[in-house]
Amino acid sequence: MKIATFNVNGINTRLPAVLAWLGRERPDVACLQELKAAHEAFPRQAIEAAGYGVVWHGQKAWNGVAILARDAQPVEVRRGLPGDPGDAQSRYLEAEVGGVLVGCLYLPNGNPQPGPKFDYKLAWFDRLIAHAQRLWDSGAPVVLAGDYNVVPTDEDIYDPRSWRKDALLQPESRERYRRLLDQGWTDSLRQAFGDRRVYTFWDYFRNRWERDAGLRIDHLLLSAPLAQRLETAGVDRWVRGEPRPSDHAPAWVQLGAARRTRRRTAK
DNA sequence: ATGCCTAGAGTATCTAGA
Repeated sequence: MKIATFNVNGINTRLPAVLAWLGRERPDVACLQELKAAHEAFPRQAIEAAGYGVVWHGQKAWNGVAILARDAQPVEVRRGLPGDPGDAQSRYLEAEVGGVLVGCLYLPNGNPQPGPKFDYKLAWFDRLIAHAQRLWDSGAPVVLAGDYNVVPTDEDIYDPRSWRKDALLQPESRERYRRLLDQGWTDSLRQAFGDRRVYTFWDYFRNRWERDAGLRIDHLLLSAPLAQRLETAGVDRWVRGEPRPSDHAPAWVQLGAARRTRRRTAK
């Protein structure tokens, strides 16, 4: 089972690129972020014609998340993170697909910092941590996939010097990502790549793609039942090199078949 | 310190992204 996450930066602008990617890589599940489309402006028919069932949470102009499932209909179980009924931004969607609980998230960018946008980022992150703890405690097979807008360490960026004041590298952002991992989640790309560099985002500015001056900010966190099924993880870099690309490339995990649960032996 | 590049809204030039 291949599960992917892709910040598309505008689903309608990027529709040809998304369809080309789905056709070539054939992920079983695809979490999309930054749809930048109102609910009624989402290209449902084109996605379904490509063989994918879909649930989505749109928003005019900004944000927006979707979960796609190949030859299946995702069963939505949650829309929006709990903890703040006044939060109107479309940044979290949760659905069940093929026995896996899929959380698709688009964590706030938080720039400029300090300021209200950074405060919102940290508050949103705290709500995610609280929700993730409940998911972890449930023991369910869960993947939390999306654009976290956090560069976890200096090994996850081509050169941190010019980014030191950026919200993505702040100690407050990194500490929260660390706290998430400390719950037990497996950071699947880091797990698969070890010491090797791996990026998922290249800024449009300053030929950052051509120089491979990237950041790792899109993450797939696996709960224990999925972590033991992790076979490989990767980034579909070719997508970033296509004409009119998103500034992100899709990241993915390949999971092996679910093993039958071992019977516990009483002592 | 700021712009760089791209997208959406709307039709000039903002906001927002990361």
